[in-house]
Amino acid sequence: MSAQHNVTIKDIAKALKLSVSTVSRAMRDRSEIRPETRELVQQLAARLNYTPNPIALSLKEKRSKVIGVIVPEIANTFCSSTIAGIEEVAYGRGYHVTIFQSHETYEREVINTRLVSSRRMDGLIIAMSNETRQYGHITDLIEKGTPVVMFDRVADEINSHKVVVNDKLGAFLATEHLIEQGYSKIAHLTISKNLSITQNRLNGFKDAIRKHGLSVNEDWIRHCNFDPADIDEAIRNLFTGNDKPDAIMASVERIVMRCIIVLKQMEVRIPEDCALIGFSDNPLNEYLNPSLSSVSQPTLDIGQRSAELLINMIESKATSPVAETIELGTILNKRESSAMRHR
Amino acid sequence: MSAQHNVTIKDIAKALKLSVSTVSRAMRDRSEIRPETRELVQQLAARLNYTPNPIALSLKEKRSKVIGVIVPEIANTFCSSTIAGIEEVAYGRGYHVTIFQSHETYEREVINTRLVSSRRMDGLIIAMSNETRQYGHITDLIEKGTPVVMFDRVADEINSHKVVVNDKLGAFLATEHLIEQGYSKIAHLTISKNLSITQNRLNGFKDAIRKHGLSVNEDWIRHCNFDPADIDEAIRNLFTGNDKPDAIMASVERIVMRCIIVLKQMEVRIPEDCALIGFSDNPLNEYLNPSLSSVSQPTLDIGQRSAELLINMIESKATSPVAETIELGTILNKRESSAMRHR
DNA sequence: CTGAAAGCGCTTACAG
DNA sequence: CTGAAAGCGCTTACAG
Repeated sequence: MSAQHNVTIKDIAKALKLSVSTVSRAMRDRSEIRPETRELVQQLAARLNYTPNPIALSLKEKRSKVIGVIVPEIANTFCSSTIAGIEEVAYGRGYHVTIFQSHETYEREVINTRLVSSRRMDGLIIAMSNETRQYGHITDLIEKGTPVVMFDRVADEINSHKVVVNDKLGAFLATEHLIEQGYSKIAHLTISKNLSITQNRLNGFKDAIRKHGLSVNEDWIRHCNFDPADIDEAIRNLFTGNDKPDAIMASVERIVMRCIIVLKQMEVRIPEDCALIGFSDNPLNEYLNPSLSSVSQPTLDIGQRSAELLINMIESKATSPVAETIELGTILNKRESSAMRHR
Repeated sequence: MSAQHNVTIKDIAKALKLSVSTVSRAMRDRSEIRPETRELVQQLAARLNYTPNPIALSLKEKRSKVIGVIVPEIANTFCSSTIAGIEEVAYGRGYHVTIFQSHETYEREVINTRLVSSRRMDGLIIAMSNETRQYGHITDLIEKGTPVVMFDRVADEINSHKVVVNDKLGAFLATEHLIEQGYSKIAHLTISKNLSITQNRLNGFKDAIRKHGLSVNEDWIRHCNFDPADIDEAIRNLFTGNDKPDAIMASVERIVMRCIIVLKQMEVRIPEDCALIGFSDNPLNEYLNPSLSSVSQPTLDIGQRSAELLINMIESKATSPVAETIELGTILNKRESSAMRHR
């Protein structure tokens, strides 16, 4: 009841005229302890609302029961929903989650990764930032023995567990859908070249184009950074020349959203003048004007599987488990923004 | 470099043939230390990538530098954006943030609150769940000396710092806007009666109705819980009798979204058959079909101010500072869903 | 069955 | 200016 003081094992020991060792053992149901003593201790502990100090435990056992999560931006639907999945599993297994945002910068990502280490977190779940090209900060962590799981934006160079979706197939099907709807001049707006998802989605895109006997126009493949101005410029540039695309396939939610905004500003009608589809998990997609076709990802699953992999690693003594990659499926949602072309 | 072992002050002491006390003091720039010793220690520490173990520090100083945040649902735009604000301030001041979700249940909220305490977090920022009617878990925490700041869903009964928006005025202006647009049969869908925001928004709603000489129809004021089925039923019930509303003012994002969905299912056109406005911060509101009028809140600010209040409390020795309530403004966004009625 | 001791990594009042 | 000691709260190998 006295402010600022949590009851400790010592308080209980004193009250019961026992040693702290005995109290500790009684609390942990050690077999050596006499049943009466155990009862006595546990009852007083319950009465005093005793909870063991996790900080002391962490110090002793050299583990914090905290896992770090680094995502580009928490306010992004994909991220917040993935985090929800991570938290569900983590809390269920007695871990807490600390979330960091890289804000799509390499610098923040490195700082955050170091914090995971200096804060002695037990493991890291990360989706790389758009800017990241070197992975020293991650490999350092792994070499120090900290388990790492990557999801979504993973790095091929790193030998860790990974949770991804079938990006190539998802992009292929989305692109093929546009073609089947009558669009043939399809642009692809995407993010940094060196991210795994960029390459995979781009390959799926190209495969679909080629499969249907169309040719890939490299001018219509644009890599943007995460500055909205940069994305907007890329979109506008698509429409400056004589040869304009009649559809856009966007590789991430952020770009899809800018497309909606900029096409509206340019008075390019969706889908009449230009169809639109993209990877996007916003539950409101269905209610946009026009409703937005999208490739959606099993975000909750991605988070849950990532957390499971990570915690399994943390709790197994295996020094170097074989890296495992879990690939989950995507869903193609066909809506108005990619409606059949009529000319 | 050896796996699993972080370098400690002891390692440095041994390497330099100094005592740990000296190393500790050298690292903390204590004035007593000889400059040469300080240099020696700090250089070796830098070379070995020494970072002080925050867990040991926490144990010693009886503070964890972690603050807990309990929100109903992280995937909700309002929450994730508020959290972004909290994190920004917290990290800047050397704190980490652990996020908990109550999933709108009293039970989870209590569990989470106890975790904040048993995990020895330095403070709590909370928006109450829809179910919460008793506040014992919160007052217990406060009595134990843990600083608490409430935001959005605050409880009048609790004497703590609070960060809210001008809910009453926001609701008043939104309702008045509907009236000015020609709507006169306005329903109000809201959440649990015992939440502060519910009362304030309801009062603003009623004031506007009365100010314009209309009368409040209590049948059109419905309190929902957070089960989508319950919300859907409340919406449907509005349209069963002969006397149907011609506009809905919804008090929270979740309800606004269900309105969009259910009205569409019922083939009630927005705004022709029924206008819609609500408190909602989704950046996509503008691009919905029809675009959604809304009262938006300064979410980032709410988070920042909450974190500042909390950390100031944590770091001041003041045992019981005078509780302060910060009230921020809202913005009324007039869009198609509340377009002028023409009949 | 119970206790005293050592130790997790750190800080600081107390000696020297 | 530096070191030995105590202590934060806990656990466990070692005695008894």
